[in-house]
Amino acid sequence: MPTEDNAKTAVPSAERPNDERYDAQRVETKWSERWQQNPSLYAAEPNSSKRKYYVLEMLPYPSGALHMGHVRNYSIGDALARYMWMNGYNVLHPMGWDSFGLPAENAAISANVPPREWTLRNIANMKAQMNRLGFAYDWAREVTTCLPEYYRWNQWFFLKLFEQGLAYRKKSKVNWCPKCATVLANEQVLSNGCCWRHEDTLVEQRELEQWFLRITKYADELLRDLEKLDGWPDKVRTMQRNWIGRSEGTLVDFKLDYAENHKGFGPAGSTISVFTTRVDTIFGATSVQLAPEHPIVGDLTATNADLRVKVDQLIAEQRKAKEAGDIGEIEKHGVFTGRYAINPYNNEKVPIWVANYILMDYGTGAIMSVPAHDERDYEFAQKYKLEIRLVILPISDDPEETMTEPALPFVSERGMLINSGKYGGLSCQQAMQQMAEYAEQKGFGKATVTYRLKDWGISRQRYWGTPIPMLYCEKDGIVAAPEKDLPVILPEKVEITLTGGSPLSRVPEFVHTTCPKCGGPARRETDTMDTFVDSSWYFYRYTDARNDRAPFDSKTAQYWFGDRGIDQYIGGVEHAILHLIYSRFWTKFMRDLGLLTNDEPVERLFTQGMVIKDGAKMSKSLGNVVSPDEMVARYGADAARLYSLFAAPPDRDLDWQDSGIEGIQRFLGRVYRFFVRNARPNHPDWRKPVPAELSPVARAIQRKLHQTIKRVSDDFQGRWHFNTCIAAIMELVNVLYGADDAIAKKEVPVAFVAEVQRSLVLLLAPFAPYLAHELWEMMGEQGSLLRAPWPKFDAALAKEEEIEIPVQINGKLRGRVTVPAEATEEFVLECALADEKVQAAIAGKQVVKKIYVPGKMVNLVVK
RNA sequence: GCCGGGAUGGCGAAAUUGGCAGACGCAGCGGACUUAAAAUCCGCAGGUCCGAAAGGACUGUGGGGGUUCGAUUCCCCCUCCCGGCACCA
Repeated sequence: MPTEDNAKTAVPSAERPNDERYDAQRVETKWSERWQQNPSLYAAEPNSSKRKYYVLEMLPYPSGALHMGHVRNYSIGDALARYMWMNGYNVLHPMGWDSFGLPAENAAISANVPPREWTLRNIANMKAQMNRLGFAYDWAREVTTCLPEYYRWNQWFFLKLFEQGLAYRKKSKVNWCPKCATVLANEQVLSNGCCWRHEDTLVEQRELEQWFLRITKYADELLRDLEKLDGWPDKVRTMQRNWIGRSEGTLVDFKLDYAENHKGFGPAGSTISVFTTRVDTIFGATSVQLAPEHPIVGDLTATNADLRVKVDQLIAEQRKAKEAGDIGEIEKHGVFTGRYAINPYNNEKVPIWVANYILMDYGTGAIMSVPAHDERDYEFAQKYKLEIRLVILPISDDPEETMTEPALPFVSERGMLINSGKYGGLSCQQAMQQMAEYAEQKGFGKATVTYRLKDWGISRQRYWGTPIPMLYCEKDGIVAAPEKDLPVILPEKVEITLTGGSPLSRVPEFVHTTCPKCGGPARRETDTMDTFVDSSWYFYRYTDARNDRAPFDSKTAQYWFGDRGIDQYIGGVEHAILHLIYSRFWTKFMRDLGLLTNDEPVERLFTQGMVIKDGAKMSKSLGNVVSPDEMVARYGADAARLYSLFAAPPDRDLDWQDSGIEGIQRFLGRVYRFFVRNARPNHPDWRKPVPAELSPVARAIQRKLHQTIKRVSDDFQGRWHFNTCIAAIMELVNVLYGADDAIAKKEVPVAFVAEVQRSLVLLLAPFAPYLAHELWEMMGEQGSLLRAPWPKFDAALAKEEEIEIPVQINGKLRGRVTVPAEATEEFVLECALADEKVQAAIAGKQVVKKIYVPGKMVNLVVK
């Protein structure tokens, strides 16, 4: 029988600490080992009797070691997973490795380690780090994208895409990064024209044969379905909307004018196709402007060396502006070609110019220039003294402005057409519609939609990626590898260099094969896939990770994805376009294959802020990198995790301060010491029900406890401000410390102390699992903490009995009164007016208005 | 240029619906314990001014204006910082 006075006897003697100090290293390694020996702890299987919850953090690239951004990301996801477990959900919480990619090749070159070995070693290290940090992952579902068990399904999907005509080969101008020595997708080129991995290296344009995926087939749906994604940050939706860049307009063919002189102008009947969103202004078109790289400019300059020089100058200007990242501010230059085109609406001849502000990669690379109704055209026309012809008059709420000559350029669509032949008098909207219909009737144009989004170029001239399962046969041309031959294994013995094209092309036993159609000799495709293919569907693989007959079982995937996808996805905003648009595309494609029923992969997306130090992004060159290993060694995993949640709300950037994590370490020690002193599982009252009547001290603790339960629970349901959750738990602990004497003097019943401690451990469990488990055990609790029910909020117990009401006079705080929580307005006002300080402040004045905000405050207006 | 987000003590931040600005933590100061230190526990703390003190006055959420009994919160104008997009026709 333990004596009540010696709390330490409650601690099992084998585990008894030397003193009250919390030894995080000892406790954390103990639990970490236990958890690793019991991998089924976090296992999840489809279970129709429970509500499912799929929480996912973006899988890391195994670069070698975790950084603080990872720790923050996974701490958020792990807290949520644990909270959902405690709330009785069937939780899926997996982790994997986005393990193909260029750094492995660089390591092979600089350290002479094979990419596979380097990668697997990094994975082992990072997995150990994750286990030390105590993240609750179901490792039985681990996905490693560089292994054939995974990438064979990339190949399988590629074959399906090819069958459906969604994968195709095309020679085109592509982005080439000289440092990566490979082609990049448009999404991987930064807005300043540099490579996403080499932010100082300008991407070159090369003409190459490449494999493309027809993401544009889904452009409209990708845009439309953004509306459904109300669980995504607006920022990300806006970025995707911009990226897709849908624009409705009209294509209009301008015939080249041959009456003049058609020499060197291509075949007779040639036209210049122009894209415009404002066909209603076409009677005001006074020139046609071509991008300097427009193919017809090539024809033109073939016989005009002088013009060629000038056009080359324009190309150089464009390139330079792109390099400097200010293509928007380039000074407009152009050159008249000496030729004319014919406006099909009025058969007018308009001069053809080449201009540096026309981009070849948008629309058709040619525009009609309407100076009166477009700012850029206006600027250009003024500079080169081109005709400016007004064809729209404004319609405005202000009668003064309506139908009077506007300031130029007048770009609004609220207008009426003039000087526009039979369209005169129509509104802009009417005219756009009728003019597009007319063009279609006469066969010189049509209404159309253009996108900024281009098809996804996935060929990479690199080694460490998924081989593209295609063959080239002299007789049969492009042939798909047969499904039964998958996976096309990536050979291991390869000489890796960053020059000389695809490393695989130098492996004869890989390249030379036989054509499955004719049996003759064939060459394999030696490019590999963009690694964004791997991450486009990996989260489906988690649902059925060991399946060797299919990428995953549809029924299983449907259980976990439901109709709306992953319940909560958490990661950095840097993937807002790349990964998150590819994933959406892949989901729609898989749905159309019949593998899925959901249209979107992710129901709710959370983008956490960056971890910075001293106001700057952590980087080796700045020397401000904080290593998770060091933090864990110095303060423990719980402290590192708790601090990464406490220092800032998760959606904001977090400025790392070592002194801050020290404070968290102190807090954890404080909680621990409270339990060392007050956990007495062998006390006869420990498991008795809490008495209904409590002393005022105990009642105050109870009130605070229930207020804390509410604050923490509400945040998990809603806004995720874990920093304030943790602050609330700290307040509760401060209240407990304040009641220390009362507890020692037994003014607080032991049964109630037990309940408070149990609740406190449960509240702490999502954020600091190690300490929580240790305390749970100290309290003699048997069941798994992970499945222990989340504490229930009781509004009656949280309610204050007395409240303090501030009294303002003319909006300035002048006194306070304490009243019962249910006090009536009359009573509160009476108390307020009776208050000494208030009396003094209103002496000799007249109270003209009394305002009482129930439970909040009193304001007296005096004169 | 356009679209987002932001600016609050010495620092990270809080204030959830227009109602006590600065919770919680860091750093700081004071006290207790200690031979001493560390650790721990308790307390103080936006600024300026008055007061020996208790206490009091004024002021304060990037700047200026407005609405309101009352504004960090709503409206208008402006400055700066971060992110995205950008001659997109």
